[in-house]
Amino acid sequence: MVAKRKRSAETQLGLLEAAGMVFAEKGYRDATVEEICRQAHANIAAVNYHFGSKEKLYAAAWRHSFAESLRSHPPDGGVDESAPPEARLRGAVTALLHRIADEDNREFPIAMRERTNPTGLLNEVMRKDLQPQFMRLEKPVRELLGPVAMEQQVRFCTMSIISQCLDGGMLSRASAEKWRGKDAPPAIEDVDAFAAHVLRFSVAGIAAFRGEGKKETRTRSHAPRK
Amino acid sequence: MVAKRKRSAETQLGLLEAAGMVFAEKGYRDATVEEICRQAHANIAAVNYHFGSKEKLYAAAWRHSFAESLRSHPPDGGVDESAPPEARLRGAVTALLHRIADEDNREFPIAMRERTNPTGLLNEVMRKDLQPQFMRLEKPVRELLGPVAMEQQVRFCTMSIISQCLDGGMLSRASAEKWRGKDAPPAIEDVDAFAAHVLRFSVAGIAAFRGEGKKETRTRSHAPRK
Amino acid sequence: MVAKRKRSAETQLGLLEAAGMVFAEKGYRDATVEEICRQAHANIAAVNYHFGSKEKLYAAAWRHSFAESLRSHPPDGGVDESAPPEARLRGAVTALLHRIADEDNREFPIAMRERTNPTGLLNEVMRKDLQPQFMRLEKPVRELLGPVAMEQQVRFCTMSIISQCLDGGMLSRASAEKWRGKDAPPAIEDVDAFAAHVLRFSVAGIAAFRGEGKKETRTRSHAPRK
Amino acid sequence: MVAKRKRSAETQLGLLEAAGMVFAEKGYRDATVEEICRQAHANIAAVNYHFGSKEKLYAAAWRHSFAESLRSHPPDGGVDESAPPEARLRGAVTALLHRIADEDNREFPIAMRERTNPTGLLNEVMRKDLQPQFMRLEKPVRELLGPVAMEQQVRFCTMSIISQCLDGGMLSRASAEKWRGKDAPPAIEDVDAFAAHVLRFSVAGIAAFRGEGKKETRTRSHAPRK
DNA sequence: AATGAATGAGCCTTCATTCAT
DNA sequence: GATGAATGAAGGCTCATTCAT
Repeated sequence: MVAKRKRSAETQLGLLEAAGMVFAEKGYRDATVEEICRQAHANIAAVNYHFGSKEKLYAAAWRHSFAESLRSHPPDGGVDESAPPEARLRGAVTALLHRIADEDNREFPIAMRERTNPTGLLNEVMRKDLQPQFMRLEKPVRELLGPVAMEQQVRFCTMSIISQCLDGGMLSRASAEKWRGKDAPPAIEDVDAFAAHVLRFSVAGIAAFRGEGKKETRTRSHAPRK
Repeated sequence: MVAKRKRSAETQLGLLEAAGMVFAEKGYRDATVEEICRQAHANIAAVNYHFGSKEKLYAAAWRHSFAESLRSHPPDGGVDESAPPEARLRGAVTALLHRIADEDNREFPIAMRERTNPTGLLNEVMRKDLQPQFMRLEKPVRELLGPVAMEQQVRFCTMSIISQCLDGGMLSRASAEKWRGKDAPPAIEDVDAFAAHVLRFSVAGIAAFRGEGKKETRTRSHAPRK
Repeated sequence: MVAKRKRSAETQLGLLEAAGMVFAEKGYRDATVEEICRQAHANIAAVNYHFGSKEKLYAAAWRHSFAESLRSHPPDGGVDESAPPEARLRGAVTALLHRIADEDNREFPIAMRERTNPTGLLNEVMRKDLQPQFMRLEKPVRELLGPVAMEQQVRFCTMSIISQCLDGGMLSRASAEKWRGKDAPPAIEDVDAFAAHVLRFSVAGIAAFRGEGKKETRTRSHAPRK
Repeated sequence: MVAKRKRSAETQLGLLEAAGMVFAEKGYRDATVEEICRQAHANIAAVNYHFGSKEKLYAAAWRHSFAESLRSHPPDGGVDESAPPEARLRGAVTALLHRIADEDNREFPIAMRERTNPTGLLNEVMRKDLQPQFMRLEKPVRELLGPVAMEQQVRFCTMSIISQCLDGGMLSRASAEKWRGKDAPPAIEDVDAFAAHVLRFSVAGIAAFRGEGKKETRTRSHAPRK
């Protein structure tokens, strides 16, 4: 009885991992239940038996991969919460980039596909799990911008950083050769070097907006006083 | 005779436009020949008659959309070639962002899908047509970095800019609501405001690297000194 | 006007020749109107315009090829009607085999296909044109068998000869390599040698039945003796 | 488990038999998967599920029919290996003709179609399975020709016999009425009578070549002695 | 008279899901 | 509980024929 339950759990895990790989490689539509089951050494009916449908397996597989990926790459990058904002930003960006560049990370390709090829099946779970991770970056950005920062500035600067990470991370993956060409030189060989670039570029970018924001108005209204 | 040729051209154009819309909305795999033909008020066999296959129509539709899109948004943004680098960068970034944000642009969604969900069918044509457009940014970036700039710096800075444009542009499109949520506030309401942000952010980012690069060169240029 | 009529006739002839080739090579089903028209440098609608349908073109093409083939290889093999039966048989067999082995003969492959893959479209015309050619052999065979020969003997012996010619002729054609293997040695290199074999084999075969037949006749002729 | 396997085997067998009938009657091209499945009381997808494709079913069906046919008509015709060559020839010819004339034999029509309408799909399997059956005739023919027989004589004589069997057998089948005409008298009513004819005709034909062959040279060199 | 565009019926195949053990 | 056979809807493509000029 217990053995059976264990075996069932093993099958489910195998399906999750296989699904992660196949969905990451082929996308939802081109992935076939048959291939997933084959890779998981499971029966063709196993997906529907254990997960109800291909759609549900898809969501479950993403959640599974995401959790695993976060575990492998703690999102603070090992930088303490109390460190100065730039250090925390460095930790977050480095962690994010390494997480993305990790070829074992099945979650990222799937999530990126959802942005351009949305199935809509992960909307809920991505908003709940993934969004907060991105929002982590907002805090140090806001601190770097200074207390007068407008919300839009914070948002835009954060977006600028995230965009660089997502896009750059994608280019660093082996799968990018599918459209960049098999013999194209890797766009990014050294993830750490690229992380350093993003950080320096972005810190300078943020600095360009520092001290200028909603309070400026107030400041200006004081200015005449001088 | 002439009338026939004209009618054929009209049918082909209709198919190209319909294909652009459907491929942009659904992606290659989920788009069906039947829907494209229906939208083009053409027979189900029209695609194979005029283009040979769904695959060939796909490539033709992208090329068509791309050309149309470039025509609507000249990639120099109206800035003269002789203007200072920052102005040319502004022109290019603004043009790119407006091109991307243009809801009539079917080319961008298709191209973005290719990056994450590569069919491989556009590789050749994208490398030939799209790549050069991105490379246009390299020149002003290099000038802003100064003569000692290392190639990697140029590449990384250009990538940073492009990433912001692509990702930001994507967020500004109505289709983004599919995964951001129907009631989510638009990430970017004003494309011009975002373009201004990207420009300021990036010019400052580039400036952070200025004058620092191939030190040998610099050293050598100083060497004659006394 | 006359020029037009001439051009029309040329197109029809071109279609007939092209159809002969394509039907001979691919069979009725696998031959496409499009390929025939292409080979004939004619419009895709030409078949239906000039012949009404693919089916009618098929029959017309066979008739055309058959007439041409008979013209190239007179069925008496140049042996005079008044020659002894064996000589006439030699003439007929040699002519038939050469006609069959002639790679320009499109009629034979088509006719052979009809025997195993009947479309039924040539039944009438084959019965009228082709059958009589085969029947030519019956006369010398009957003479060789002698006056007492039973009809079945005549038929069977004639069949034996025709079978050897048809089957052997088929093997001697280049197209036989399609199923015999590309590197298989040609089954029959020298048509004349094979013709000689068939003749000798068959004359001896016929001789085995000579003088033995309708016993009633023989009995009757003996009866008076008693 | 066992029940499932059995049911699968039954479905496959049904498909094989139905395919044999339909392919034999219509040929590969005109046979439709839909009709085969209908006749087998199977789903339209059954062919691809069990055999992978129409092509593979075709080959499997031929192999199946061939095996069944050989089982029904042992190719030695019940004549012992040690019997004199003429008896063995009689056994082989009779068996072959009965096998061919058997209206349940689906293999023969398919194989004959391949000779004139080659799909190429059976080349391999026919060369492996069918060829050897024909080659069985060579041995007694060679013995009848005597030790001095040239290879070409053996081949030609064997061909002559096979041609008579194949062609005659074809004429004896009901399907021949498709092109001979529905009201045409059967070309061959009595298979045994025809077999007797072929045998007598051919034995006499072979005898015409006996003792004349490669060794003839040697014989001739002795001749002057007389 | 002759053409080239267009049509629609039909075919093979794929695949997520269901059914019967 | 778990499996493997079976299903049916749907998709892309082919091709002889028709239509409009």
